[in-house]
Amino acid sequence: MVGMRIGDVARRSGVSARMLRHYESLGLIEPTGRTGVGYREYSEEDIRRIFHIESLRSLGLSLRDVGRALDNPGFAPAELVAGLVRQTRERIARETELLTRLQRIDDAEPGDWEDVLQVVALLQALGSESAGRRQRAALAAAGPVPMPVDALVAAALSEPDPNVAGALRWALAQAGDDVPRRLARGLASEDPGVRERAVRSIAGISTDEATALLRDCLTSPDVVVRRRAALALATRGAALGSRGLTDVIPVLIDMIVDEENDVDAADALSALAADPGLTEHIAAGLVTRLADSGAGSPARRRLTQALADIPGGTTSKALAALSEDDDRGVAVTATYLLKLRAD
Amino acid sequence: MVGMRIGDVARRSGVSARMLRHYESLGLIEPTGRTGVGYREYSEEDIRRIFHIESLRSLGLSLRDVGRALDNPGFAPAELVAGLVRQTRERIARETELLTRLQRIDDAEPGDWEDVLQVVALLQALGSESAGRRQRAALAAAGPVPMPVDALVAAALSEPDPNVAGALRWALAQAGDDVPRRLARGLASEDPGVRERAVRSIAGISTDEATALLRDCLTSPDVVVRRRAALALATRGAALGSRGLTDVIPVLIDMIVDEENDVDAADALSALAADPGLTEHIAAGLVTRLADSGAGSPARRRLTQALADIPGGTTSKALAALSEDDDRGVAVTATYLLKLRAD
DNA sequence: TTCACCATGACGCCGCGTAAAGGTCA
DNA sequence: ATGACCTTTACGCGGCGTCATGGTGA
Repeated sequence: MVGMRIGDVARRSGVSARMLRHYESLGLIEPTGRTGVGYREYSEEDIRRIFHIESLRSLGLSLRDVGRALDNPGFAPAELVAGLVRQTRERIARETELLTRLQRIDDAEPGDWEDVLQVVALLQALGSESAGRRQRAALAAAGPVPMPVDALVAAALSEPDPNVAGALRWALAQAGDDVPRRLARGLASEDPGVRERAVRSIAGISTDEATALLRDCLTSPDVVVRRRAALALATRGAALGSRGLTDVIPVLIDMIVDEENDVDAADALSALAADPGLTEHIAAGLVTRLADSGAGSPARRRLTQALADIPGGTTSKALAALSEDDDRGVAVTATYLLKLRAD
Repeated sequence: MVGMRIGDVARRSGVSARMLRHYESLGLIEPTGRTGVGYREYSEEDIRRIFHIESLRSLGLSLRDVGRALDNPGFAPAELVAGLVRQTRERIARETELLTRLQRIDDAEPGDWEDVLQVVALLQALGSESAGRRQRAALAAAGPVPMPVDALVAAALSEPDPNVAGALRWALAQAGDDVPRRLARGLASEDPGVRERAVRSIAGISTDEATALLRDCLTSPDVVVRRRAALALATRGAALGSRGLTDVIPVLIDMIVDEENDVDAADALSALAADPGLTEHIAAGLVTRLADSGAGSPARRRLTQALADIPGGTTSKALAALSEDDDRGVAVTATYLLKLRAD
């Protein structure tokens, strides 16, 4: 075999004849010989060189860099490769970000390009640094804009500003059906802040699905999640019935003991106590906790206060007993509350 | 404000004057007016249009597509957006693959571009469809080639062909120091095949680190992993001492009972029994298991056979008892073995 | 003669930066 | 008069495909 012509080489190497000539014009290869009439003749050595070029190109080197790499023996690869790694990472990051944006556009099911533009603007505003812009975007999202639900969910799960977060929760409450399911994924986040925002957002939705999720939250290992869920469930009592609410009561009582949103918790308990099926249960729970709390602890006074709003015999008896409590504050409070009840 | 000139617009929109003129030449915008001397004058409406163009461009639309989208009201976005999503995904996949290749090149710490070319060729061959090419690559990797250890590890963890897998394990055994640690990640894989290949590869390495990992494998929930580790540990007995080997014994006995590599397991036990600190322990283990095994089960015969190779008094006594076993096969075997021992 | 192949040279694509050569405004 | 603007026209980059025009070989 004297030498291959350019077509053979193109077929064997997968590099088009056009590119073989182009490589030559850049000085990357030079066929070993030419026939009498000027046809290029490539040797096996040339073929190897071509494969080397293709190898380096497959790493993303430009043709210029391939030339430098193959010609200068002193040209060390370490830095160039490190640079390629960095650039590739950056490209992947950019493309990934683009992909989520595109998916959210798709998610919003825009009817025309006007819709697309609105969604893009919305996404941009939701990702803005300025709380004001985020706020306006959240309010707009509650309107008749085609809405990328996932983007709203993501925003609600990561929004630090309480006002904006409120607007986002409201927007989510107006939005489609499987919002609760998407929010629920935030409950499993590693970030406690995300978990709290997830439960608060679910609490803002009043569908049965949201209620069911909140009930699941009562067994969460995250105390913040449990308590948020309990408060939310208490306010939708009517829809649940006494049976579904018994699990809420101990969580609310814990909140009073730990002085975490204790006022809200006490209000919630008093509201629940309007349900005759729960009154005695709640009163008994509070009384038990009073007995368990260490003498002189401030928790006992808060529990006593909470008891005041619970009707029924158990409460009256407990208050009577407490009016002679060792803790002076508790005794005074109980006495006072008893007097109020007598009127 | 009568109208902004191109420089103002460029500053406000972030689009260079050059591109504003380019957009115009493509028919994307047309400034509302011109001054007497021909300066472009942009209206607020024009500005909005420019932002719209930029919005669509930010999604990856070509300038041509932007034009189509903004001009034809009937041009629905759904398909185009879906296409962009697909293309973006493909690009990310390609870039990701490139990134791992680059990282592996980097990992091999090539001194010059010759090294890089060798590594590229090696990676290509390791990823080849042809088992023959993979085999040759694995053999080459054991040589003086600059080696991307991660690539070898990945190949060893996913190699279906047993011959190639063997060559890869051998190459890994010659390779750098933290190979065992990298292989160990395969132990946590979801794929049982990967787990098995991981433990077999670790078993091919005789450093202390590998031995320690194998010892951890004895408590793996994956029975295949446990057994592979036990076999491997048994053959490196000397380095471990009696204390480190006691955990191996029950695993090997299980293998005999379950007829999984039972011959290898029995050989391993007999080799271990050469250690006087283990002899009685092994014999006792086998005898206990014999007692536990249901009468007439084939496992009893295999256990009896295994017992034959264990020296010491416990074995002799056990064989004597077994020679009157209810199971005819067991009794015959035991009698025969006893006779052999007597010689 | 036909057909497959070779040669060189040139244009287009896409999204821009940059520059040249000249006019306008405060 | 200076300097900051504006105008149009054109080239270059990178990595090719493609086409035109003409010659070669079996």
